[in-house]
Amino acid sequence: MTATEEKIRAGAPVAKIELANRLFFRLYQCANMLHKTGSRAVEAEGLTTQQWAVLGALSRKKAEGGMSVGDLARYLMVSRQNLAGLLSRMERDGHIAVAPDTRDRRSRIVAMTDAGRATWRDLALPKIHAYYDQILVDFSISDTAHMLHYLLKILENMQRLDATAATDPIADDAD
Amino acid sequence: MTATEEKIRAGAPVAKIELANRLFFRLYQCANMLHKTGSRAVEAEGLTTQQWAVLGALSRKKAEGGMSVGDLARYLMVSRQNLAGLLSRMERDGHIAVAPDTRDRRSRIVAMTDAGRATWRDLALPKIHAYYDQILVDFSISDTAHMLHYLLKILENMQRLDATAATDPIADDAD
DNA sequence: TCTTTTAAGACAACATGTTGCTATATAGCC
DNA sequence: GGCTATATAGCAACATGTTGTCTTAAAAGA
Repeated sequence: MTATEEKIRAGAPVAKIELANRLFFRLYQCANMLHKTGSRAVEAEGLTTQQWAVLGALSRKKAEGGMSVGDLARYLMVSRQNLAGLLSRMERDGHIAVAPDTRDRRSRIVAMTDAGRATWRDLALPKIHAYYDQILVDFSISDTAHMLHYLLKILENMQRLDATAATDPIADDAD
Repeated sequence: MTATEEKIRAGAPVAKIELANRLFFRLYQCANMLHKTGSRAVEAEGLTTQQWAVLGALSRKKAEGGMSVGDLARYLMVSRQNLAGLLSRMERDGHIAVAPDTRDRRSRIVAMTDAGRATWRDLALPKIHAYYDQILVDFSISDTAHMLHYLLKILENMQRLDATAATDPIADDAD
């Protein structure tokens, strides 16, 4: 058995840790650059990467009647408290409207305004598609699909880890 | 020629835009979850995902003698101003030391303290390796290498876009 | 050498993210 | 119907990210 085979047979082969280390460092850099370059792509419309994500969520067919703040927070994977601040700025800028839910007085329904929809469709979307083209310039359809697949797997595993971490403290109380 | 072939021949095929849309949305979610689950992984050591990145950078062989604040900001792809705050908190917590550069009085040199190095090696690294294992549980070595390759390509394109955006305003002045 | 450019630090303003806490409204169980 | 658990909103504290502006120190060019 060669040294490499021995490493692969072991529980935590050095090569895999080294690869994982690079992967997460690049993912960290990518997160920083996404916020920076994404916000710059739509700054002329007074938007940011995060506000772009909100408008993208609300522009879906499924969200035509609006979304509750809680549902939107879960969809974007941010905290409700953070989303509240984001939404208040977007409401201030006239992109969205927040109205109390008539059926459930606890929650509020978020929807795009006509002005927000026009800004999104006519101004932001062309900029966003140009942004996609520039970042994915050397990606084939197959490359893009593969990258998407890997992101989904990582995301699933992060969500599972997040979910167990959220329930574990209760188990700790049982000690 | 089929409809699909026609789309692929066109400048911006619908399928690619749709894939790009999903990819960037998942990347956005991934960025949020990386900060959340990464910080949780090292919270017992008083660290965050960002501080983990700083210690990771300083623990490299190349950075044994410390790094200037500017070099560290470029390496992590964050702004100098942001890094300054991060470093002051890490200095307050005793993980790093910041000393003036004797050769260049403009800059300051950042290095790990002995305590920071011990925390990193003995406490943080085992947690981080366990984190890697949980997130990349169903990734083969090949999967990990492919994902890393895609991240690098996206990062290169983001950096190019960032660089041109930073120089374009000067061109605007020439108008 | 002196002037101009460049790089770094410091400070402010703002957007985005987290957790923790409290109050309130709905829903579910007895 | 009334307790209890759950979901939501609102507030505060803090960490992390951006840009812009000002000052100062080093480097580069006339």
